[in-house]
Parts: sequence; structure tokens; C-alpha cells
Amino acid sequence: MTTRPRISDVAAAAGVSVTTVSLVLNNAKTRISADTQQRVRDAARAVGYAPSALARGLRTQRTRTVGLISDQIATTPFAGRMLAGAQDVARDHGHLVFLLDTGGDAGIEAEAIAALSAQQVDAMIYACMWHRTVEPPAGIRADTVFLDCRPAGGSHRSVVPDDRAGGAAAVRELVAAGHRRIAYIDASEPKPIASALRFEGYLEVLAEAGIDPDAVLRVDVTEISARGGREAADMLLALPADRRPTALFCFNDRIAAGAYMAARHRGLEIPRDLSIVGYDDQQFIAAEQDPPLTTVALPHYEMGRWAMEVALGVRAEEDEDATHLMECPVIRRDSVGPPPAQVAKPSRRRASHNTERPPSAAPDR
Amino acid sequence: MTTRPRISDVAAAAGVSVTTVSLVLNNAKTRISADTQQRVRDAARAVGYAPSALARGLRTQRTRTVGLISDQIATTPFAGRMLAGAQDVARDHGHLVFLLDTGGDAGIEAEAIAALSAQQVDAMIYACMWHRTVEPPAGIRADTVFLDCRPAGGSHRSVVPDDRAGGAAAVRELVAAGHRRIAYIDASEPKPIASALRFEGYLEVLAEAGIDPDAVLRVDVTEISARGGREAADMLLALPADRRPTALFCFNDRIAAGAYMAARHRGLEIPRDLSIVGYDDQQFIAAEQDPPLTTVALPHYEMGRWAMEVALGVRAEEDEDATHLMECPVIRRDSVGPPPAQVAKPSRRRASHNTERPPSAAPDR
DNA sequence: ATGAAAGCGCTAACAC
DNA sequence: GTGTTAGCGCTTTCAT
Repeated sequence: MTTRPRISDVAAAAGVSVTTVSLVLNNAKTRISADTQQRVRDAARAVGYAPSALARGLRTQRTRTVGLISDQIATTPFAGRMLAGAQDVARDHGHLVFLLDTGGDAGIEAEAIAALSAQQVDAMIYACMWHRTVEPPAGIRADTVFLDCRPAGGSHRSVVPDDRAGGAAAVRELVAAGHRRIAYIDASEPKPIASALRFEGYLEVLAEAGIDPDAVLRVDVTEISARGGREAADMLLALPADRRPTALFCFNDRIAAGAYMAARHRGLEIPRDLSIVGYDDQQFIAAEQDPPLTTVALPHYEMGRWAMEVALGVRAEEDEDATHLMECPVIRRDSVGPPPAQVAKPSRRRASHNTERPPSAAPDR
Repeated sequence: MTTRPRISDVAAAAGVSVTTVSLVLNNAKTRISADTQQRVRDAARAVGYAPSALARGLRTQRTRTVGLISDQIATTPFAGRMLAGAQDVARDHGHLVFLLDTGGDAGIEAEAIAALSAQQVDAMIYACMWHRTVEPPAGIRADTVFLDCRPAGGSHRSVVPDDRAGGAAAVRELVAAGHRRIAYIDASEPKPIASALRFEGYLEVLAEAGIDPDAVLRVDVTEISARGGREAADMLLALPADRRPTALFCFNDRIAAGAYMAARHRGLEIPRDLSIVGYDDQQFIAAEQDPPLTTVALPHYEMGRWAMEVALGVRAEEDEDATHLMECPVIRRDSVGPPPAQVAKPSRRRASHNTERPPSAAPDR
């Protein structure tokens, strides 16, 4: 092909005017004879015609494109599902998405907004890769929808996970299994917004169950990682038997993975000796623990869909609130069981961090 | 703002013609008086002018956009870095990227190609989320560059990781540490193209070191996962002492994580009793093993950059080959050490899969 | 050193 | 039922 066929080529081939071609190709309700319609369609196919989105956009002032600005797409495992959700609904509605990752740089962000505006995108989404509060970038259009973050001041529509309810659901799993001494291994400073929310859920369920919260059972990790989780869990498990938790609710799955390590080093078997629940349902982490980790999933795909649906105006806005809370489902796997029948008799050896065997270890050999 | 300011608004504000505005805003080499230039720029800023990318694209037939078609962006942890690499160079050259994920569906793929063509993107990238051979989709433009996949028949330019060299590098780590009995825990059928390549590297280094490959030391996993890796490693570690490997090269980090589990269940300490190297340098997996896993990194960010650079024509094409091989650097962490001083005396108990203690375990209590 | 005007490919108001 | 034409906002040739 030397050059793209234009609408006039189709018109010529079909022996009609461009108006007619435009009309039939846009399925206008207009009265064009069925015969002509067929001729036009055949001609279009014959010359390999596809309308120029540029020309059409210029003329109609609707581009059928949407801009998606994200921070940090590179370094997060969750981005993909959010993008996929947004993508899917965009495609279903005939829209294309411009993806602009800013790496969190405000200058790049400003450029991105300008570029998108120059492209006359029909809608705009501002996505964060973890739930947080953001200052809406200067000059961002008012109908932008915020994905996985809350604009300060509730100035724009947004969707975030319901971390409070998720935290409650996690702890409820544990309470239902019979646990009463449940620790919360929290994130470190500066804490993500989800941290306090999940803790609220924790307290709520404890109250429901008539359990007094014990301050020693809430510990902050030194860093959000398996290593941090391991250290924190290790402190908890070193507590005297009557104060020691029988279950751990971890801020996220990576921390939970660290808790597994700590348990292992103390010879504790999960869930027989210790129950654990995580958060995030992080791919390749939660399901691949040994035993697989019970956790709470972050609804990234759904949030991505929701954001695109409201951005495109294809969702009946059921709620009045600017920010929509999306449910976090619990994913039951094998790390929760009833608490050990009797409290293990206190071992008087101080946390020596290693080869202590579980009370129940087989006296083998 | 009611409606976007047009170039004529700027012209009016500056008291010049639109030609002049266009010229100065596009930094034409033309001779426009410095004074006029300033007036125009001031006027543009004053009215908040930004040129319409649509109109400009329609006129120039260059849109400064590029289409990036990907399969499976949702379910892979590597997508982000590839996108970030592509993104960064696009931005540096003033281009915007349309991201279209097809989920691997051929129908959607065809639509995506059509949509991108309608948008008159200046360039196109076809990305896979893991190294494989693909049949180029029908109708894809000839100058498309393939990212992390090879088009069948070498019909298009492409960039993929150098898995053979990566496999060699991994095994060389082990050989350098003194190992001679090195197992390769391979992927399962249908094997990724990388599987055979890494194995080639393995054989190459063995040959270099004068080590005869032992067929029992190559085992396929039943599934690519921690569980698969665990089972495979378990078989290997159950071998009689004189046939047992002292080091494991795993097809990927998840499999390596499974190997850690198997080692742990046998009371083997890493790297004292067993050395392990993985592949992928997968985020939150490799670095968070206990001890952190030595592995080979996949150069996703760099491949993303490379692809966009050639797509945009901003890279001097140094190599004649249609497919560019990108180096996979080894990431040294703590899972490789010298082989155990003497071969452990063969335990005659058959692989009982559990509480066997390492020879060196403290006889505590 | 600056301006007039054509035209990129399309849609839609209006005429017939 | 179908055709003519203006114009979306810009770049660029050609005049001056």
C-alpha cells in the first residue's frame, strides 16, 4: 500500500458521495437504501478502507482515547491487573488508552497532563500503585478519576480498596478458628494509609468478639519485607507462653512470608502451632508459601474496571460518595487452624533464634 | 475554560498571522525577529495555548504516538519493567504510547492492529511477557519490533534475552565455587524456549570445566512453580550420596524457592550443604529467600528501551541480525558456596520427605 | 521578515 | 435517498 485509502476512494469505488459512505459506515439511522449500503460496504472492504481516527477526532472533537497516568508502574506487581481491568473496559467501549508512567516525578507528571490534553483524550485516570492519599496534580481536569488513591480533599471521584473491612475479614477468620491472642504485624513508618485502616478492622473484630486488645500484640516491622516480618514475628514468638500470640495478622504477604521463616526457625508448624493471615494475595508469594497462605486479596482488576467505567461514563453512579470502596475478598488457604490445644509450656530458654524444636516434634530416630 | 484556544487566538493576541505563530512555536530555523518571537511566546502563554496533536497529526501525517501490543500484561510480574523501559525512551523523544493488551486472543489482536493503524501510530511494538517464538499476527506492519519474543522466520526485528549466555553464567558461578555435580532443574512441557537455551549454556560450561554431564542430574519439574521445584529437588536430594548434586541450577526463581523448601525439609542448610542458583531475579522472590538467592536477571527494562529505540529509529543499528540478544547479568547473593567438604555419608533411609536432620545438626537438648 | 491560502480526512448541516 | 460543502486546527508553499 502506498498511501491509506481515503473516504473519497470508497465513494468513487461505490459510485456514491462521501456523505453516503460516512453515513453507512457510521450506521446512521438515516434512510439509505439497503442496496447502496451493501455497495458501500463492499467498496470499503475492497479498497481496504479504515477511517482515520485523527481526522474523525478533529472533526468530532471526540477522540475515543483515554489517558492513564500512573506512578511507578515499573516496580509493582499489582500494576498489571489494574491496567488490565481498565484496558478491558476501554476496549469494550471502543476506546484506546495512552499509558503514561511518571515514576512519581512531578515534572514528568505535569508534562504528561499537558500531552494528554494536547491529544484531547476523552477521559483521564490517575492511578497509584498502592492505596494512598495524593495531592491532585495542578491542572488535572476535574473529571479525572483516581484509581487506588484518594485525592486530598475528596476533590475528584476515586476508587480504593476497603482496607478496613478487609482487615476485619482477615481477623474474623482467625477469631472464627478460635483464636483470642491475635497479633497485628504492622507496616513501618511512614505507614501506608492501609495500615491504620486494617488495624481499625482488627480492633473492630476484637471488640465484636469481646477480646481486649493487648498492646504488646501490635508490632511494627522495621521494614516492609520478609526480613522485617521475620524480625517482628520473632519478637512476638519470643514472648512468654501466656502472652504469646497464637495467630498473626500480617500487614501484607511479604511480611507474612517473613513470619513463616520465624516460625520455622523456632520449629513451629503452620497452622498447627501458629496461624497466619496475610494481605494482598500477592502473586507467586501467597499461594507458594508452604503451606499456602490464607490472605485477603486486593481487587486491582475490579478497581481498574470501575475507574474506566466511570471515566467513560458507562456506569450508573450508584453512590453519592466521591470515593468508592471496593471489597477485598478473603482467600482461604492453609495457614489458619485452631489454636494449639493447650498453651505450650513456657520454654525458659530465651529466644535463641534457632534450633528450638516444637513441643510436638516427633521423637524420631 | 470553555473551549481550547486555537492558534488563531494566539495570532490575534500577538498581532501576527498564524503562520508566524506556527513558525516560532515549532522553532523553525526561519528568520523571525527576536521581538516577534517573544511576543508570540508571551501571547501563547497568556492564552494558555497548546497545539492540538490531532490537527497537527492530520496535517503532518506524523502522530508522535506508538502502539505497544502485549499479550498477558495482567498476569506477569515482568511487564512493568519492560513497559517502563519503552515508556522512558518514548517520552524522551516526545512520543506517547498506546498500550493494548490482548490477553493472547487472536481476535483482539487483530482489532488492536486495526485500531492502531487507524490512529496512524508512527511505530509499533509487539511484546510478549516471556521469551518465546511467535507467529507474527496477520497484517502487522513490517517495521514492527518484537519485544521479548522472536517472530517465526526472523521476519521482523526483535530483542530477546541471551538465555544461553545467562545459563552459562549461572553454572559458571557454581563451577567457580568448586562444584562438579550440578543439577539442572528444568521447566516442564511445553518448555519455554529459554529452557533449552539455558541448558545449552549449562552444557557448555560443564564442557569447559571438563565435567561429564550426568543425565540423572537433569530433571523436569511437573509444573513451573515452587511446588514443582520442591518435588524435583526432593528427588535429586534423595539420590545416594555419590550421585547426589551439591548444587542446583533452577530454571527460574520460583522453582528455586521450591528447592529451598526441599532442602529445608531435609535439614540441609544453604549454601553450606547445598548451593542454588535461580533465574529471573524475580522481585520479592529472589531477594527475599532465606538466605537471599543468587540468580540471573532478565534485562526487561533494557529490552523495553532497546525496542522503543529501534522502533523510533533513534538507535544506530549496530548489528545486522534481525534479533538482538540482550545480556542477562548474574546477581550474586548468598545461596552459593563451596561444596560440602566431604560427601555426606549415604543415608540409607529412602527419601522420607521430612524430618531427616543434617549431619551437622547440633545434638541439642 | 511576515502573511494568505490550500489542504490533511473526516462529519454533518443543509440542499435537492 | 443522496450530494455539496464548510470547517475541525494545524503546517507549509508561495507571495510579498
